[in-house]
Amino acid sequence: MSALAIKVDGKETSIEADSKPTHIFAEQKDIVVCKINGVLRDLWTDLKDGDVVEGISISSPEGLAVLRHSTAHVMAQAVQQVFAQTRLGIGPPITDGFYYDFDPERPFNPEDLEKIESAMRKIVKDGQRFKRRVTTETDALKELAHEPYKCELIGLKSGVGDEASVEVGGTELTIYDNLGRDGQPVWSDLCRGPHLPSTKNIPAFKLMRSAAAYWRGSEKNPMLQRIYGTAWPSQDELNAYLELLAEAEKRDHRRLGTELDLFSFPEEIGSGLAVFHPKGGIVRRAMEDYSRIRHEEEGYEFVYSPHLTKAALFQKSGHLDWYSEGMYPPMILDEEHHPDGTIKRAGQQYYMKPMNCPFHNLIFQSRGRSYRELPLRLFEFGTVYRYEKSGVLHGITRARGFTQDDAHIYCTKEQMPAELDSLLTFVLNLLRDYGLEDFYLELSTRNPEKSVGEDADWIEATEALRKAALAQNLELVLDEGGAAFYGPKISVQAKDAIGRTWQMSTIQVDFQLPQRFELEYSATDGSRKRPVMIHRALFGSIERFFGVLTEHYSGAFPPWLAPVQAIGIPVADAFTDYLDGVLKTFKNSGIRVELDSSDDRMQKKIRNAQMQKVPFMIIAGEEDQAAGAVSIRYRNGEQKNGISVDDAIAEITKSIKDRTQV
RNA sequence: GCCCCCCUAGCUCAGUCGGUAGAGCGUUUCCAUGGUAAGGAAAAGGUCACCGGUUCGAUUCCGGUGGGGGGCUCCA
Repeated sequence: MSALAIKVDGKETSIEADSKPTHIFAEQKDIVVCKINGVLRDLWTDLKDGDVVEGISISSPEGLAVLRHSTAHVMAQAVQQVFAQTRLGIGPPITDGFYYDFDPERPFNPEDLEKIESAMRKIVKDGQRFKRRVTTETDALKELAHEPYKCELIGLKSGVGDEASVEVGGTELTIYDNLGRDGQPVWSDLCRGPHLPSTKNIPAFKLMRSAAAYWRGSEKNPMLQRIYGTAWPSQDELNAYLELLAEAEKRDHRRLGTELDLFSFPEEIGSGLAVFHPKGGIVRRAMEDYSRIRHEEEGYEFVYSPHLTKAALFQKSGHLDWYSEGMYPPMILDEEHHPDGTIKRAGQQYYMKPMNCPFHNLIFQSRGRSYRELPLRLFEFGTVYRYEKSGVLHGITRARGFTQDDAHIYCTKEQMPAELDSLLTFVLNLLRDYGLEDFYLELSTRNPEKSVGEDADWIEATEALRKAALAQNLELVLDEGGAAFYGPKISVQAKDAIGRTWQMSTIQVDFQLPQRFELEYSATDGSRKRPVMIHRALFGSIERFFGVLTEHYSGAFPPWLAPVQAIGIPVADAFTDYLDGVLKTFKNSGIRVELDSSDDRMQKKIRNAQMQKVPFMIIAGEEDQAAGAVSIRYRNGEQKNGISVDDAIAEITKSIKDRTQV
């Protein structure tokens, strides 16, 4: 047999004709898949003269995806071992893991997952080789006749979406056989691949949970049972991932909301409707107050509007046509009846408001407007009510009643670019003031299928948004066709302290409402012109932002937001009066302070303050009293002794004023 | 809305293979006066989410309602 001349990781090499990548990379244990001429392939792939081969490490993004995809396969094999009558859906890799959808005889429960997991461990231990086999549509349909979902995918092959593409994407139809020790197939699955060389290349995995999912993502389709799992190149990395999840759970705003006495969702009120307790109220008010001040400085004017309106307003705005499903049903008022029960006077329908913009439009319209008034920036903390489907509610971040920090800006077309630019800067700087640092921007463009307005207007507005976004020197992600029907938008995505991204602010141009409301202003030449309208929510919802900040800070708010900024802890009862006097001066300086005069021991008081995540503990004992001083203990356990009362106040008020974290 | 799981004291959870319940923390009172993350003791506190059914008997089994969780779909 002749040798083949190929290039491996950039170096010209010569190999035996029947050598495969798995032999080439035999010494590199982390290479689990490769690229041949730029295409991701199995390590068992045949090579030919002139091929350019590149080893892919299990730790690279592509290697991880293959690891997880293969682990999904092992899971499917295990499921069919344990529950023979289970039909297979799809099983792609996802961020940090994988899932596989099944149609089982009955839904899985937690004990089933344990059984499946141990069956998986056996398969991994077995070291089954993943063997690729090219087939034809006819053969595949025959072979997989007992797998109706797979057959459906084969039928769809011509027009596959991205999720199904791991099953049947690519130019060839392939089946992967898992070969047992004797080289005979023990299990097969329709799949595009590529896969790890063998199941023993799966170093660490864990099944996470089972859930339901609609087949091919449509609620019109049957519901399948999905099992989520995760897989990593090492046990350590798996453990680190599980620790991150545990950390996220500790930070969960729903848990912290209870622990720190911030808010609750009394059953009596109803799903998705929160009450804020005094401590949560302080945080919220601090958030709102600062926002008000900054908006005032930026030229916003404050307005108020009612929570209820007659149907006509939302007919005019179009919300009843498009979003009535998301609105609380109407209440009928002022209906009068004849004695026989028939209607004498028809009632009026009133709706809870799901949005503030129609009201702001009415304010704009309340009198004639001149170009001299523009840009007119109307701001409101407007509480809205949306009848969210019960399954989507999530603590305070997805609720049925919430308060938007909502602003609508009316400006001329000429003013729009500058307005968008300064708006985006304002928004980002304000988010930074609240402690978020890491952002990227997303530009959502027109979906021609469902949108209104002139092409030229869309292009102009989209370009103005793009220009404003680029000026920020942040990563800009394009969301092609993702805009709402009435105009393009920019959304600000923020990363929190443990790296999760949250969609925060949105800035949205609206071509629809000014027209529907026939908004006009008098231009310089006396003609009537239609203003451009910009929707802008910074927090989106105060409640949601509250939840995000709670998780970002893990409940340890910076002093300016902390419900209790300083707590007094006397070393012994004898110093309570002294400390009480000191704290009065703290209070007079505007510091939110409490005195722990309970009969707990001081060690216990420190523990309590620590668990309540109070930024400053003000401790006083004999030495402090004698010196007219206090000791400050911080959340990180550090302490400064013998600080004069004035210095202590200065330090605390400075951290509040500067909005720094301590 | 759909699928699965859950609901026991203020909180976190045990428990009852059907005979009306328990811990820790918290709360109250008493003792202890203590220099850096839980001092000690006692007491109070529960229609076992709610409504039906089965049963001699239901917190436990079954059905429904409400609420919560994990996903899917959705998020103007």
